[in-house]
Amino acid sequence: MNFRNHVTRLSQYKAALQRLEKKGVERTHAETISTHIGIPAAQIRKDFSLFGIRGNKRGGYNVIELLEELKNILGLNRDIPVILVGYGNLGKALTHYPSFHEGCVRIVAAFDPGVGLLSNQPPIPVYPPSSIPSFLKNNPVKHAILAVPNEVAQSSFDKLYENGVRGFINFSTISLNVPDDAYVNNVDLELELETVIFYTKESGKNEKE
Amino acid sequence: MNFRNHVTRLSQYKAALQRLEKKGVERTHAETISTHIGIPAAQIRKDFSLFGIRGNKRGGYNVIELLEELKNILGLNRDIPVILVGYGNLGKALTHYPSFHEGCVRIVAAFDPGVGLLSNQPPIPVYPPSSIPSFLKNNPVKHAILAVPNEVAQSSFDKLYENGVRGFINFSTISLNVPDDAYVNNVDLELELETVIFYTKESGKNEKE
DNA sequence: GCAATAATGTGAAAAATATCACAATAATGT
DNA sequence: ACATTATTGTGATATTTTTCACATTATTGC
Repeated sequence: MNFRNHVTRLSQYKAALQRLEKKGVERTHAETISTHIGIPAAQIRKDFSLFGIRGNKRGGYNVIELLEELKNILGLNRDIPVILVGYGNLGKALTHYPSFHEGCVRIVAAFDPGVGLLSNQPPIPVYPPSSIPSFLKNNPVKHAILAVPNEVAQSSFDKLYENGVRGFINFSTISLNVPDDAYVNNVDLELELETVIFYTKESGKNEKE
Repeated sequence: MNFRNHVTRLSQYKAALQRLEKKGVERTHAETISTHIGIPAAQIRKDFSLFGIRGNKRGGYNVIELLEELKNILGLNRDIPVILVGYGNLGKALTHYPSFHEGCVRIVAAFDPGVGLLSNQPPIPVYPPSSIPSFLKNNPVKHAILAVPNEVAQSSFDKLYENGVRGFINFSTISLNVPDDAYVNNVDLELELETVIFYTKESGKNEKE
């Protein structure tokens, strides 16, 4: 059991719940969440059951409580500092990504060799990569977003790992060599796009079901 | 059978093969690919088998031929024009994404209401969203990258769909209402990051296996 | 040419994941 | 207070996906 699918779904539930909360909704049901995000109600209940989330027989779930429980399970019940390694176009885009301003995830600093060349004032401090070790000594950040070119992805990873970072999003397209106690989530945009291309290759052929 | 996992893996195989080709390697084996990308050799052979890819008993696969077959299956044996809707930070980052310059995928144009405000010369033509219909009439592009704010995601999608676009990558975080003959691949970076946070919540607890 | 070997290709088994269906029960209405 | 109803929670079932294991066969070496 690696929970991968479960965690992805919990995170989707959380997002849906946050939207409900924003609208001021107080109670909700598996069936309602289902119609919002397209995951079967039975699946939702099963997931809740697995993680010990209980609702009310005939009465569903209290939105705020449920949200709290989901956040606890996901580890989002406190601020999560994250560093950004590679402050190129993608890196810059991520510092402006709206979700990272609303939720509890905070990009606290970026590291890039071209630090001197920045024209505009960046929204977060940007340091040269050489200062990663000292930064991490003073700020024990456990998560990093790797948005560097393929050529330096492994060495960047290694340096971060050595200095205590254990959770990574990797936007490079090489497969990193990763110790057992670290976790890397690879996000490969080319691969995502190619999936789309497959399904729309010849209209009418590769139906979704 | 929706092939989702299969297609993702085929795309990974393709990427691995391209790297081998670049190195000048002529033949390869399931076992070799396996060590490169961390997918079991049996899985690789099973996938090949399902899509009718044949190798040589004792002799593995010819790199160039295999690559050709994978590209055919994925629909990547010709140039694929893609439009970018939303030319904010993320959109700009995507136009510079290296894979989209090496492969057969081409971002041919972007659409953004702030078209007049661009300071630097963009690497692709940028038009106002109002010109989407006329553009698509002259250029029958079937794929789009949706990198717009949540509020306009559904309306942007609808306009594109009406004008013939059928394959989408959606970077917004709302779940779109999608007709059966379109395919949307949602890429939610917050969700990806939250997955990482779960696995590194308390070191030693949520082991990967 | 023959034996040894290396790798494929796949049916069968196992494991993981999702769905069903319904008993249990809390809230509501009368 | 009692009957009705809506919705949960979960064991059982079905489906999907992955892994195993080995018979098959092309290549190499002798």
